[in-house]
Amino acid sequence: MAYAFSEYALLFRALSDETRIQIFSMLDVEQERCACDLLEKLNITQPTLSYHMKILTQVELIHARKDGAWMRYKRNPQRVAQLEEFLKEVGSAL
Amino acid sequence: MAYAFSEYALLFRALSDETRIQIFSMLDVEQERCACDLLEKLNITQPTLSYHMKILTQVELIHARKDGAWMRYKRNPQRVAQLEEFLKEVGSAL
DNA sequence: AAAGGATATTGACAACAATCGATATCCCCG
DNA sequence: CGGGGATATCGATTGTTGTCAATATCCTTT
Repeated sequence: MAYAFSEYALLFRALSDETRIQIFSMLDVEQERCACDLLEKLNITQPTLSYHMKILTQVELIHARKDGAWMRYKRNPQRVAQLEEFLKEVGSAL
Repeated sequence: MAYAFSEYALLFRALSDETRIQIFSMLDVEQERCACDLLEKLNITQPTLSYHMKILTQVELIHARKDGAWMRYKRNPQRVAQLEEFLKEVGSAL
């Protein structure tokens, strides 16, 4: 196992909220998407979106880039791969 | 996507606690392990273990079997595979 | 039937999470 | 430099989580 349990716990926790999973699945690896765009599709207020984006960004499941007044987001495939690997390791007789 | 976001949220939530990840990784797919054994290795009380096992069992990440006075647990590889698949789907340009 | 071991449930509590309205900050454009 | 749009932060509130001690339940063995 490359990382500590506590690190995986944080990653899984970031995905343990329905809204965040939805956000996460709306993002792409290549094509960036701005917060305003996400906000339109989701039934939450702007502060709540900002809160969720912070959580996803902090654990680096997504990448955030400031572009003038806008924030642009995309998925971080490395983190997803890390989770997959963890599940694979645990999934086979560890 | 085979299942709803809310279902994945519950699965990830079950793995969002360090103790539960530890428990999960202590279990095997084939070889069962009893609660008393887990309790010995973990720094928690018996009710707390029971609480965590319930959460893991409810989302079917593990399989629980009553064997006389003992509870025997093993991992459910199907659920792990389901999570892997989700991450794979999301990880590639969905 | 009673004793004792293994697990589950209950009740209480402190810590944390998700949400919102209000407000602050930051950035562009005129 | 001032107005307005985009995002962040703050403060408050409500609901959820993890933990334990105490107790209940269930099972085995005598």
